[in-house]
Amino acid sequence: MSTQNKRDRLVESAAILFHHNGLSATSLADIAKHADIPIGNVYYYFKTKEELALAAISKRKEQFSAAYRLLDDNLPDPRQRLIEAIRYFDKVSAEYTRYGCPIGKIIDDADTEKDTVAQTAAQVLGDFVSWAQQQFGQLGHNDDAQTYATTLMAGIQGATIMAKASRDESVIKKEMIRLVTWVESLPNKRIQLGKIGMRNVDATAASNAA
Amino acid sequence: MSTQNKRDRLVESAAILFHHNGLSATSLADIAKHADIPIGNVYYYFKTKEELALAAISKRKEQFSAAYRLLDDNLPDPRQRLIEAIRYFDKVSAEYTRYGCPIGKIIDDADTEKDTVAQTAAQVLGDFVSWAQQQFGQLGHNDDAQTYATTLMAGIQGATIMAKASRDESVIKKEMIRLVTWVESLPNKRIQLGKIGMRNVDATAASNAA
DNA sequence: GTCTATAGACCGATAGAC
DNA sequence: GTCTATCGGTCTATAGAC
Repeated sequence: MSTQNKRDRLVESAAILFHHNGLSATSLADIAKHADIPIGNVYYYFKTKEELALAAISKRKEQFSAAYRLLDDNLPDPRQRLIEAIRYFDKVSAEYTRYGCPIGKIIDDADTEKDTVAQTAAQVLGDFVSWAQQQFGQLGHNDDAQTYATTLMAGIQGATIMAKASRDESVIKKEMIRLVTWVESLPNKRIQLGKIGMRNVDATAASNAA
Repeated sequence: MSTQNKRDRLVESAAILFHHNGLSATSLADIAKHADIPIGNVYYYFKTKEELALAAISKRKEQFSAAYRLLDDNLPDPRQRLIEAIRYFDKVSAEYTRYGCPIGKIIDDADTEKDTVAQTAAQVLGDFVSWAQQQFGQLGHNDDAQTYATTLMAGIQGATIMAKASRDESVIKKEMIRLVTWVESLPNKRIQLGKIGMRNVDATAASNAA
């Protein structure tokens, strides 16, 4: 088994256990056992627990970014992209009801003003907001794009907590339907390309995303 | 200093530290130090850490219940009661942005299927939902009352996480304005007492709350 | 009732043999 | 690179003097 494999296994086990049991409640011994690697060996790959946690959360960050790229590349309609993103959380509703959102959990658990792990987790939510903002912008809602994007992610996070509290995944399913309905109800205020013969109306929406 | 005073101080210190630093990250030594009580003495009042945590979260539960009673007794309009409840979270936006919601944090942190502390925290959210459901019911939205109440609490929880992630309390303030606007926009579908000469239309809404 | 001292388990992290 | 053994520290919880 290669060195890279063991490192990857450690990161994956850490990500799972942090999600299921929380950051501070998960020990390095737990992670090593889950990855089937002797505890002392962990420190060959990561100098501290924080470093391993950072690698775990960074991996999640990249996975989400890859998902946004996939949506952007395969769906031409920004509205449809948003709806598919919402449907993702519907798909993982059982897992989120049981364990909470892996990102929201870390943000809730740690100090976002000092802890670099929590700050990286916060970036994951920030990435979603930036991406969603871009989609709302492309629907012509330039002024409200950031507010809408934040409301959307807040709706997902809030639904997860309510579902976990009541141990009822239908809470997430109902809230995701509500959010999809909301996104569907938004008018497309964007100037249509064909109708006025412009090629770069997207530029406004794109510059609005940073 | 009386025995009851020391017990109360321990519970209050525990509630504060659990909110600020999290349940599993707060040690009994931290709590004892904050309450200015020797560590060994803690076990005279509480047999285990869980027992102290349960007392702390139960106290919060009662404080919130008292607040609902205060709203019910002083505001005749259920819509106004809901708006005042939302405004509470606007008032504590700075604290929630920094430390998260004291209830949501515990639910996120612990296993709601096994941990009795997390289950009590879940009851606090359940109490809010029941109370809000009653208000929506009294506005005549009997069929949607529970869904509306859950969406409202989810909006508050989600806004808190987004605010903590971005370290920007204006996120909570904006989302609370959105929720107030939403509550204000709901029509009053309730049959008016004076107009049809009935005295007990409330009964339907009240039975809907359980 | 109050407090000191400490047991016993577990934590993150390190040293060093192989 | 890999793993065992273990250190020093902190945790919950207890024993027992006052």
